[in-house]
Amino acid sequence: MSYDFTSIEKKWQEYWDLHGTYRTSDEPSKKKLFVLDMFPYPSGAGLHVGHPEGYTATDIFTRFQRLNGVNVLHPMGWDAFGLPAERYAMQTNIHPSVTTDQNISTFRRQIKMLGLSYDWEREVNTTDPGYYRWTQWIFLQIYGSWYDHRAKRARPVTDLIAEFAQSGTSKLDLGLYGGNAEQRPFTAAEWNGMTEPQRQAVLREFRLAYVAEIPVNWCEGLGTVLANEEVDEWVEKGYTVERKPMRQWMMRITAYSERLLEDAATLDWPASTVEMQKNWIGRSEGAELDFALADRPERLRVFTTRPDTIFGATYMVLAPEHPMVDLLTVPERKEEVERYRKAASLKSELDRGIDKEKTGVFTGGYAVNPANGKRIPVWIADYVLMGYGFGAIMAVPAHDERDWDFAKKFGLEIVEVVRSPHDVREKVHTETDGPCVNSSNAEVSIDGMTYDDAFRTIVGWFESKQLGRKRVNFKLRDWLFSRQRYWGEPIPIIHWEDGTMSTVPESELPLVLPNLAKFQPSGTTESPLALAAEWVQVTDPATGRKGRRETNTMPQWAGSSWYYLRYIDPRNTETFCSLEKQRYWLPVDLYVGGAEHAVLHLMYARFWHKVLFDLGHVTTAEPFMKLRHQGTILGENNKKMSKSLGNVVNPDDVVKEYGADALRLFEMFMGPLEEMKPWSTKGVEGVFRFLNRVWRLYLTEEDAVNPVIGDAVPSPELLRVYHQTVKKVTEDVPALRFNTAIAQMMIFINEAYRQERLPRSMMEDFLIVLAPFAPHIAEELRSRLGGAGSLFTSCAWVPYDASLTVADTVEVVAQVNGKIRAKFTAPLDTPEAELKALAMAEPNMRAHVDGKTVVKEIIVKNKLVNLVVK
RNA sequence: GCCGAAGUGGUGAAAUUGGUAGACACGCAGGACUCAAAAUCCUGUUCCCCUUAAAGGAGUGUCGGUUCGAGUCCGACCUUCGGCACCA
Repeated sequence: MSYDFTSIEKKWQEYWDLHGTYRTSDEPSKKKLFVLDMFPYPSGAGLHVGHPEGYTATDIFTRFQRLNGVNVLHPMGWDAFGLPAERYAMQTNIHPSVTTDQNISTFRRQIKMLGLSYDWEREVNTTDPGYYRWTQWIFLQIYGSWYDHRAKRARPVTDLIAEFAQSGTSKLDLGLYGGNAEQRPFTAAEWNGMTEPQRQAVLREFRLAYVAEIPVNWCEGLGTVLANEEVDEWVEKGYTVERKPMRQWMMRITAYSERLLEDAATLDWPASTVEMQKNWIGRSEGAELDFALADRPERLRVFTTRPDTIFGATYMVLAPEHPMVDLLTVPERKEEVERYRKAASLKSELDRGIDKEKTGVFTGGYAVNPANGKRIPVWIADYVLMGYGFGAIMAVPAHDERDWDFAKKFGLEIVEVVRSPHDVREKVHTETDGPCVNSSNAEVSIDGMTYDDAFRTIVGWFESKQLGRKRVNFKLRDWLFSRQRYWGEPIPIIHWEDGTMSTVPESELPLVLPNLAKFQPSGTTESPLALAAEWVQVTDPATGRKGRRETNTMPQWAGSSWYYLRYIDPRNTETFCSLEKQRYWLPVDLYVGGAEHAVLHLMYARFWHKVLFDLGHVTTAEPFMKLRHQGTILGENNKKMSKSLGNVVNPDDVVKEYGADALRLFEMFMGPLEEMKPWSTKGVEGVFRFLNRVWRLYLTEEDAVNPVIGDAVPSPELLRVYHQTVKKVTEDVPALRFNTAIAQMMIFINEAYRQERLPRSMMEDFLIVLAPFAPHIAEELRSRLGGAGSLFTSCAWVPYDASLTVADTVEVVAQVNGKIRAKFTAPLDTPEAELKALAMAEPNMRAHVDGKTVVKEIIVKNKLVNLVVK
């Protein structure tokens, strides 16, 4: 019979399911590996061929490791909250959980159809209340924490409250808290005298999860805010997105900037991904400096990386949203300033970036350059961003490109303070290599110094006057955590009528989503949850006071920020993941997923993990030790697969036509895992032919074992190729080089076809080598040869003998002046002198050497003879 | 503009430490089997010159360098892809 992949694959998938072949248990005595795939969002479209790429890679790796006796945790689950299901519900009023469950069923069926060796008993689903109970619990842990910069870790807010009651803020560096408006200091007595709402307002500036009024991307049509990276997609679909200040939940990921950056260096991740995270965090060393205002007592704080150019600061610029704008604006400029602020507020930071032409208006106010005492004008301009530093800069037009452009446009003074090779009024000079000039006052001089000395000297001078200090700043912003959506985890917070808020008690978790009949946006800026009146309204049973539940929900990133932990202990109802199990399974040893998650998902998950680590809830500082991305699979026409281009390949069709083993094999044979590569139907046919060749090598048309296979001594060639094959696969699989491993297996099969006799034991062992790649056909052929049970539970990976991988003769190259003139065969390890003699015996070598002088001989054993002649 | 990765036959690719460039596939060409086709099997297949073979020449994005020898190391540049984009 021919290779009937459909029934074979069905048979073995049922067998594995029935026998729990891939069930994993905790076995602390055994070596463990945690092999993780990025879990999918179960969309209505089903699996596409991009999914099986990463999944197959980890599956081969997993099966290989298991055959080598390693206890492998390899689970799968669903990142199932998300906008598509909710949008569908808006149109149909079908509850998103219904569509979500349907989509999950499709995905599960498709994934099982590929013969992937997941332990399905550990399946997780972010929309399951039993799961999101713990997502909410983690939120409460984060809400209940603050970052202690002295200890460089998160601690419970209760510790902070105790500290305030005892010593107020005296032991804290308040410059590191409170964002742009620095937290005001207070004493223990003042704290103890505060009302509860006052205390909550103070604590808000410290908590790792907090509410803030910030400008967000509001999409009226969708009735929700959008993350920056989501905006383009919806604008393209015709929705309008506006900037709007709204009350939002934030996560203080910025507290972890330094640690996220430092620890990234310890990870075995693609260099480009680590680099992206570095850039995203954007660490820069500089100084914070206070400028006095000319006619007022207040001070204006700026961040600069070029304190060495302070003497050249000829004006200042505030972000339009800066809180001191009103104070600085003189009455006659009020109107113009207001108009500019209004216009700027409607533009997103994205829009501001697009138009590089500088704009801005003068406030009429002045500050004083602390270095030279000069009155300098204060402007507002949207090239200064409120979200970075202090939202204000000292402008040094001679040595900063942006300031130069601005000064040129508005006719502001440009003063050279770092020696430049040209007139700085003609061209900006941003290099730091020249000496400082025009940079001295009665107390300090940095003239003649270059950057490092000038930096140290001037910052020291500021420090001595208590007007500034060294400071590290980060580009990273806090994480906008709330969405005005129904289909997400409810945030377990209650807002009371007295203005305070409290958390939903742990014992009441999960706080389950109410059932809605309609899923339309609320019509206000609140989520559809606001329409569930009974759910929203709460009364404190103890005091009778009334409150409203938080109606915002969490973003899709929430559930995916910790799912890998739940796999370790998926059914635990006492805790999200027991420490004991973590100690065995953490960290994730291999994580494979798309590069599109290089920053966001991987940064958020690292952040949550670190908070949980600080609080003692997880056992490692980092979640994912080794990360690899699978490359994008393009359509046959070398373009990104998309419905509109009609080049989408459906795994169902491929499996139907060629089988799962062929699909798996082809996805791995296309090229290196991480590379982008185009789909090729011809390529699938190629590996399908290979599987057929394997089948026919083992079995005759009549379904009997091929009579060629029996008691036989292998030929030297076959023996060598066999050991080469086992060696290559054994080395390539852990390194995730599947394409070359498959090529080597093809070489073995080609060699086997040349043989008149094939040793049975060798042919049995080859099936074990093939099994991680094409598990169904391997199981079937093994059972046809008389093997009982499953290969994966009955067999161990096969050894190879390195000494048998080399032939006893080698082909040696004879070169003259580096050019190949002849090739000859010589016994392995022929001495160099003999190699030379053999080379010289080649007629064509004589032709190139005779009559010339040999000036140098290079002889590399088993490789080449190279004669340099003149 | 800045940061990162990559450029090898007609195509996907291989060559892990500087040592036979193009393994393994796809495609194509020729042949065997067949009444025929499909499937299968065999042979060939980097390019140029040549009737063929031998021999020769060129060749891993471009130009240059180091070396007996460079896809691999160094320098400059070009192209493609990914990311960031007024971050003071």
